[in-house]
Amino acid sequence: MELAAARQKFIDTWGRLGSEWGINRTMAQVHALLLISPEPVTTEEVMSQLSISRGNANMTLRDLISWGLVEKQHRPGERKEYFFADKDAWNIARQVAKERKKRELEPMLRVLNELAEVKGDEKDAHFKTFHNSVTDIRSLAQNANKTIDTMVKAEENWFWSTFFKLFK
Amino acid sequence: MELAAARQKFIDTWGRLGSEWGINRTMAQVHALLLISPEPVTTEEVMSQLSISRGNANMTLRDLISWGLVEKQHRPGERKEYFFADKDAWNIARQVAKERKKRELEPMLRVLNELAEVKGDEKDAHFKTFHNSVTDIRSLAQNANKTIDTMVKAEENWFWSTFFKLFK
DNA sequence: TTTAATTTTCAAAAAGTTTTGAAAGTTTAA
DNA sequence: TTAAACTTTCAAAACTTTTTGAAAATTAAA
Repeated sequence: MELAAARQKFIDTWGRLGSEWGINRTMAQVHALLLISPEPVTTEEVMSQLSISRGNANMTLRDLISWGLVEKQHRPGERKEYFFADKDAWNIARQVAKERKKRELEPMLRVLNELAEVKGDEKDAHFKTFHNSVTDIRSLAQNANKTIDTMVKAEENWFWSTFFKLFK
Repeated sequence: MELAAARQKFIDTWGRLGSEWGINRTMAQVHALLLISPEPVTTEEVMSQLSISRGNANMTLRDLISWGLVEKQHRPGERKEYFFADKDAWNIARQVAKERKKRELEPMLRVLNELAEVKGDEKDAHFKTFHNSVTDIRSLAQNANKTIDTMVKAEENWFWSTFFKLFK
């Protein structure tokens, strides 16, 4: 395979993966493009390389920035903004885990805590099943939360850095 | 909060969570309903409790079965089918991880392996960046794969069962 | 200042996904 | 067999999400 075809396949695959995981396809594709671009890239280049509109490119790049996956670069004497992505896979995974924890896991835990407080008739099978399922899922969610904390803080941590970098 | 309202909130929350994670909302809601139902439930009950059509209920239940999250129950002398879900959160998490590995991670690894093989000019910055990103992401994906294998096989394994059940 | 380059916004259009419901198919009891 | 009870299918409709593109806003250099 030629490099050009391979780059395209990488962009497509990353895009498909994103949409399977609740991330919009274009956002994942723009991220993929930045991951394989040696130099920071302008909005124009994103637009032309992925054949998307200016509005789309702009919004997507801002989203990626809000996810902490992409940064802007200023160049003196130039009005244009350049964008680049952190290319370290482990940093990317950590950043995504951190954001999803904040955006999804924590709000869900708040709901589960509230639902676990609901009182009812201990003899009612509906109540018992509800309460058991809610508290059981909550304990799993709490563990996931702690695990992600560990992972996020694992900058120099022996366990994770060894564990995840073992086979690099 | 009353049990009825709490049940509804649980169903809604689980449904929202599903759609944030690339699982269709109704499928997650049906799963939630089964999680808090003490007895197996019929298609009719799913339809009326969630106000969805027969077609939708049928397809969704079949999807849940194909994900290994729900099972059918036959009752002698009855034509109707009853459905129930495994209610253990850890089993659910394992099952979802296992399916997503098979459906998404493994196909992605095949693409990454192919792309990591692409040869090019070692002095070309585009080639170098491409190759580094692909191999780096591949090693992360391989680790995720191994981690999920461990997790799936961890039926009686001390590490995971301790780790995830510690705070139950 | 002014102006031209660039970014941002957002309503409308396009694309994608999910749901419906009626008809076709299947199964089982009698 | 037959027929009633139930399940499955799928094209069309409803709904949701994403994308476009032109206009408005902003910025920095001159």
